[in-house]
Amino acid sequence: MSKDFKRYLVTAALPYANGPKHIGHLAGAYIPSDVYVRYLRSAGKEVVFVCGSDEHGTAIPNQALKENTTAQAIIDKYDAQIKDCFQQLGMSFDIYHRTSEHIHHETSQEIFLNLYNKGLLTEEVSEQYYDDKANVFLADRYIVGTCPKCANPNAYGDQCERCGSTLSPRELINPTSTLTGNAPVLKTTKHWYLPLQNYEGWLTDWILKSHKDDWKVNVYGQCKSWIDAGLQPRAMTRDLDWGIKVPLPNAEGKVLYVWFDAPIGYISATRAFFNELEEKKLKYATPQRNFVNAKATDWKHYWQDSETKLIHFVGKDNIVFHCIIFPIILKAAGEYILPENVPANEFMNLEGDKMSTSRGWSIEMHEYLADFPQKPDVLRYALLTNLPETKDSEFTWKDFQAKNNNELVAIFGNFVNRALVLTQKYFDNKVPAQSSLTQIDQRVLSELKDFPAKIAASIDAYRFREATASVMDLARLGNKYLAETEPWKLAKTNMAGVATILNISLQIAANLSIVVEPFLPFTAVKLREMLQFNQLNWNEAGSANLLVVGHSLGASALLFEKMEDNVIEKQIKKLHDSKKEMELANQPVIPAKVEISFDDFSKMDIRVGTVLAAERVEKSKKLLKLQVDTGIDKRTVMSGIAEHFAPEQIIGNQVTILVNLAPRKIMGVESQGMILMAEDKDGKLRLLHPNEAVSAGSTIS
RNA sequence: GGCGCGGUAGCUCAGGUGGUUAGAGCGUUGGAUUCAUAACCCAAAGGUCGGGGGUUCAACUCCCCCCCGCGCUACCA
Repeated sequence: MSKDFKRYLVTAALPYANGPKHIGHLAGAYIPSDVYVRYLRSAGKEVVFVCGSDEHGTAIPNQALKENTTAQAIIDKYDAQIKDCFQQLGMSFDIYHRTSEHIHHETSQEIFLNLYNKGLLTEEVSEQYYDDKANVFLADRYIVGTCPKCANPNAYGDQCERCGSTLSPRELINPTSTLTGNAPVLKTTKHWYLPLQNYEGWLTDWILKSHKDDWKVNVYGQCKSWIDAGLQPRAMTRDLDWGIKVPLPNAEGKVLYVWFDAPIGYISATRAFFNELEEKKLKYATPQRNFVNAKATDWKHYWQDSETKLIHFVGKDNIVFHCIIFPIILKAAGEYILPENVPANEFMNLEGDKMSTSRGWSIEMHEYLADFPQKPDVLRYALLTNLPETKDSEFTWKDFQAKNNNELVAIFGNFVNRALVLTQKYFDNKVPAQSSLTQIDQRVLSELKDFPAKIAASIDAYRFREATASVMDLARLGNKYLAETEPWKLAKTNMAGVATILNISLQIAANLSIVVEPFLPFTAVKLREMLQFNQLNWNEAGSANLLVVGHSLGASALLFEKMEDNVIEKQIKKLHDSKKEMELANQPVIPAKVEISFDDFSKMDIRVGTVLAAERVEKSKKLLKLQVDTGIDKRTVMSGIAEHFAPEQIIGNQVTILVNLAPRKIMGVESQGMILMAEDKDGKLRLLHPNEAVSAGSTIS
């Protein structure tokens, strides 16, 4: 199972450059991948670590509209911001590339043509909505209209948020384009599809059989769910003017589907990396180790040699693309290796709620860095100790403070400080010599020896939380050792003993500087400076002779500082404030519908009715079956409100009912009319009733 | 409703293939200590392992049913 690989290629999910990224993204993919790669480098492995901005897709030009600028300006802005934050957080990419770069367009088109020429893509013509004022085909999300199921006038082309139905734009009544407010027209269009279903057998063998034991259960389970449900052909092209042109004749106005090109971005980035190394002109490349005599063609070793271990780090929302669609593309293209593992993390929640930039409930990378300058490692640590490795996890500011004060300051920083201060005090800041070893000394040295392998085993198994805890345990070992041996007391009687203790303590500190590096790289640098120790070789960690006797140490400084309550309270307040702000800003501005005549209106017979009975509908999560007294009659109405009201809650209530809507059968029951609801901005439904009770059947006009 | 992943100490989380008194960190309480950013070190308290059945000599760990959370999916005229 665990094959020994010659080299590693590690990818971190390409962040979508339509906005800032938050700490949930860091916890999902970036921090774990960086730890993994730094460890591999320290262990002397051949590794390339790639990432970059994902800059195509409909949402980019859309964000441009929102910010009243161009798509190019959007990607330039967010690419720069994200890249800068990653750099400040110590993400050690060998290259941070961009999918807008020419080489990526070339690579993507090459692979597309490869599939096309082999006849692996199918061509289909369909009718889709087109906005002839904006001259664009409309993505489902950008069409609104009346929901055919619940009559919600603001249903989206892919989904009605009131009743939750999955829709296609063609089902909407009175569709309008959200871009111009115009009614879109149907226009035929041709697209190229990847028949995913042809690969079901192969996926079953590759994932369900051969990776049953080494992939994480959450990842495996999701893949199984998709494969079992049966795969469908998926369009690999879109009608859009932003993206990578479809490299075929008569394909004007068509670009590659963003999820086709984005993962190929890993390949492009690798190619760009070796190109830049060969040309010795580094634009995007930031090589983190020595690449001797690198040639442009070396990228092939990383993508086409079975001795390379390819690992994709992603969040759980990306599993299907990295485990199903991209591998199918690679497999179909031929010559490429497949990911050995996709250790996807789940989501990180924040203070009891889902993280969301658009709802203002998040900690954005750039904001953290602005508020906590020089503290990237504190965030790395707080995230590492609470990564959502097996299930969704939770970040709280209080926990962040506790991790800083009780662990980084009190255990790690404190141990290092104690060892250094004692050495200054008793040995003029020079590493003293070991003499005869007591039992305690020997026990501590033997425990020290086991740490690197233990930490490495956790990292190899993608158990970064456990690995982080082990690093902290090494600092604990140091503290315990000092408490047990009490060199400050021994100094009165036995300086040789004190020398031994401090030598060993300093060796532990030197070891810490090596093993902590993948996790807290900035701390490692500071620590090495204090120790005047330059080595960073994992294979030598565990040794008790890292620092030679007589070696002069540098000036000591505090590695971490305590964080006061008011700092944390300020952040919590900021979080709640930004949520409120976004709630106001997000007030949906839904364009008024097309003008109607009074006659149109008066066709509707709306009345006040009284709910006589209500019951849940078997096998339905959303439906309630209501008996309503309309004044005219007592009738049955099916209503999709079960998730908002308990039956007993609405019995006896007066409601607004459209009585002359044509009856329809729902779940086998004839529904006669429709209950009208007000939908709050959070999606909650409220009954509409008169401010004072009126007799049943009162008309509304 | 179907499928997937979860529900373990106050909090955040670990617990391959079932087996002695269920673990860690933080928090709490008590003790010890003063080299250190009142930090460290030791100890204790604290859990009917979501609920109920079953298989087994033995289940947190396997099977069935139910409840709750999250995600996907369906019904929602």
